[in-house]
Order: sequence, then structure tokens, then C-alpha cells
Amino acid sequence: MYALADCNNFFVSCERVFRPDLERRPVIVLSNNDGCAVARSNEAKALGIAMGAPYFKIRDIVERHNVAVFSGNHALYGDMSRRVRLTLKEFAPHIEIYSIDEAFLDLRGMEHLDFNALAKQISARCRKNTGIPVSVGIAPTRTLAKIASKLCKQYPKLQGGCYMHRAEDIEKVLRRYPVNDVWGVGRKMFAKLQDRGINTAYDFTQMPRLQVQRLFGINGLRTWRELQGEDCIEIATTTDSRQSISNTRSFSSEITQCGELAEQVANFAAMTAEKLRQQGSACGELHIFAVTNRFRDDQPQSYANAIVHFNEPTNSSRKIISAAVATAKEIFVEGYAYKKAGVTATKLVPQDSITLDLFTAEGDRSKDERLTKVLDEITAKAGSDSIRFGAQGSGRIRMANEHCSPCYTTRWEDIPTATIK
DNA sequence: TCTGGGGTCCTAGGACCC
DNA sequence: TCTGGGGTCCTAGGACCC
Repeated sequence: MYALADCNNFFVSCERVFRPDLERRPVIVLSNNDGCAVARSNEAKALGIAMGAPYFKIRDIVERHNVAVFSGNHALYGDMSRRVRLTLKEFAPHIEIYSIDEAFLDLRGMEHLDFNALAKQISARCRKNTGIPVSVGIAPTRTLAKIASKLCKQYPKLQGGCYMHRAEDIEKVLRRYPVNDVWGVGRKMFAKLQDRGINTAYDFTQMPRLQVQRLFGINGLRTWRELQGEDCIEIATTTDSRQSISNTRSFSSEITQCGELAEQVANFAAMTAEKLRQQGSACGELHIFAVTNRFRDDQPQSYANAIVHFNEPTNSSRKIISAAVATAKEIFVEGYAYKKAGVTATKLVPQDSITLDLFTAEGDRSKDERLTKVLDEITAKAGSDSIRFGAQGSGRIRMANEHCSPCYTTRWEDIPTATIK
């Protein structure tokens, strides 16, 4: 058995923990650059605000219904996520962190417990410890556990916990469960299913195995098997080291000057190097891109991009920034208005098993390592905005962020005195 | 006027090998 | 002029996830 713990409307719930006055009011949280609604309270969903709806398109609804709007505060969400994880770890020795708001608990060896009570207990404990409402589904496979946790959101009388295991119960649920809500069924797959008159998860399980394999490949087949109770999906968890690290942003206004683009890219590069060192990796390649606004069909479009290969994998901020800046200047073309840019590190290797380049002088290497060490020490003591490379300019990304809440849990200055009782 | 960001895995096809 | 068969590895692009 697996339990899936899924935080309800996670970003909205994080904001509400520190703003109890927003309970029962429609609330949304926006993506970076205040672009789209990426989290919605139940009240906001009821107003018809769709996942990913562009903010400018829903502004009239927001105003008419007094919707509370927040820019994304990822320092807050990351810290609240950590607190929920700490609580979940009290219940199972092995937990898989699937995303910022979801984790699977491996319940093998705990069959003596009353799983129905356990599901409700996990939910209640998370709420008590963190203030975040959490839906807990328990079932024989991860895919079924996802469905069980969704049922909790639909039926409040489940009190946040649902144990689904008897074959006849599962069938009853699947017969009413829309196939496009199944984990692993996306847009393309749903279109093909609809063409064949498959509408519910149950219909899907009744398709012949070979047809599923032919139409949807090995992944589709895995989902099909999981729905029948066969445990066969393994997941990469966010605690594993990543295989690529990206930093990309849309800008609040378009960039037309080479120097400005280089400065923004330098900041993405600096963030990327920092993340690489945090997970103890070095990168063999750096991908740099800058792209025009794809929604402006009245303007010339361009996707400028290039890849830098390092002879020796690196996580040095100096090397990564300088490579990224030089590349940004090369790919920049006068006359285009760039709306978004980014840096991705790939070909990651553990930093302690780097294959050294024969032609890099030992002196260069140790100089760079010393610089990096000092940089990290200063950052650890004084904060990540305390020191930066000249190429980063002001160090700020050109981004809209109008409705950001305080970092209640991670910045002392932001802790509201009213909440310290 | 205003439209997010960061990932993973699979697959088909090309390059290359014997 | 006629030109096999069986592999592996890599990569770009697609599909999916939150």
C-alpha cells in the first residue's frame, strides 16, 4: 500500500495560514512575472478561474468578486513544504517527495494498522502542525492512491483521508472517474481515448492490453496496469540529484539591448551555479536561450540559443557566468525584442568525480575553487543578495511582482508580531 | 498593455560499429 | 552492376507531471 499526501490548493493554503481573514474568500496565487493563476482556492475555482488563466484575462472577475491576489512567494512555500514533510516522516520511514505539495509514503510492513484511520490521522496531524489542509489517499498503487486523495477533496465527510482497496470499491470509483483526471493521462492521450469512446478510468481498464501498448507505449500501459492494482510505476523524487538545472524567466518588458540581455543571463547563470553546488554537482554543458514574445504575431520572432561545452565539468560561478554572458552576446540579434531568457545546466556529474582536463593548469583550478569557497561563505553568512559578480548588474531580474506577501517563516523582519503569541 | 517555470522519461532515427 | 544483419549509443522532440 501507498499513501499519497497532497496539499490542497497548496500556494493559496500557505498564504492563508498567515492571513486567516482570507478563509472562505476567493484567493489566487500568480506565476512568476504575475503572469497566470497557478493556485486557486475552492471559491476562486467556483468563480470559473481556470488553472493557468492569464491574469489580465481574469482581472474583471478578480475585481468584481474581490478576489485576493498574490504574487508567488516561493521562499514561503518551500519552507511550508519542508514543515509538511517533517510531519509526514513521523508516519513512515520511507517517503518519496514527488513535488513541492505531494509525497508518497511507502506503507509496506504496516499492514497491521487501520489504514482508513491512518489516512485521516495523517491529514489531521499535518493540519495541526502546519496549518495546511492535506488530502491523504491510501491504495495498492500510486496511481490509485492519487485517485483516493482526489476523492477526499470531493467528499468533505472523508475528513481528509480515504482508504481504497477492495476490488469492488475500486471498480465503483473508476466507473465514475473521468479518464482525463487519471495521473499519466494528458491531452494527447485523452484525445485518442475520446476518439474510441473511452471516457472513464474503468472504460480504459477494459481496453485490450495490446491495443493500449500500441497506442500509448510503455507509459500508457503502466498506467493501465496500475489502475488494475499492479504496482509498476517508480518515480524520481525531488530528493534525488537532478539531471538538469534550469533558471529561466519572462521579463516584465521586452529587452532590445545586448548589454541588458547579458546582465539578465548573468543572473540566471549565477542562480544555476549556486543550485549546482547545493546539490554537489558540476555541469558538462550549459544551454543559453533568449526568445521573443510568441503572443505578438505582429513582431518578428526569434529563438536564439546556443550550447557551451566545458572541457572539464564545472560549478564555478565565475566560469559559468562568463560562459553564459559571452554566449548571450553572441546569440543576441539587434532588432528583436526578447521577452524571456534562460540558462540550463546539463550533463551533470558529481563534483567529486570530475574528469580533469589535461590542459587546464592546476593553478587556475585552485584559484577558482578558493574564490567559490569564499563566495559561498559570504552568502551563507550574509544572504544570497549580499555579494555578486559585476556582470550581474543590479542583480535584479526584470520581473513584475506586485502582490508578494512577506516571507513570514524565513525572514525575521517579515515575521508578523501579531502571530507571535 | 498584460500569457510561468522546472522537471522526468520514452521513442524514433541517425551515426557508428563489427 | 550487384551491396546483410545485428547491434549500441546519442540526440532531439514529444508527452507528461506539478
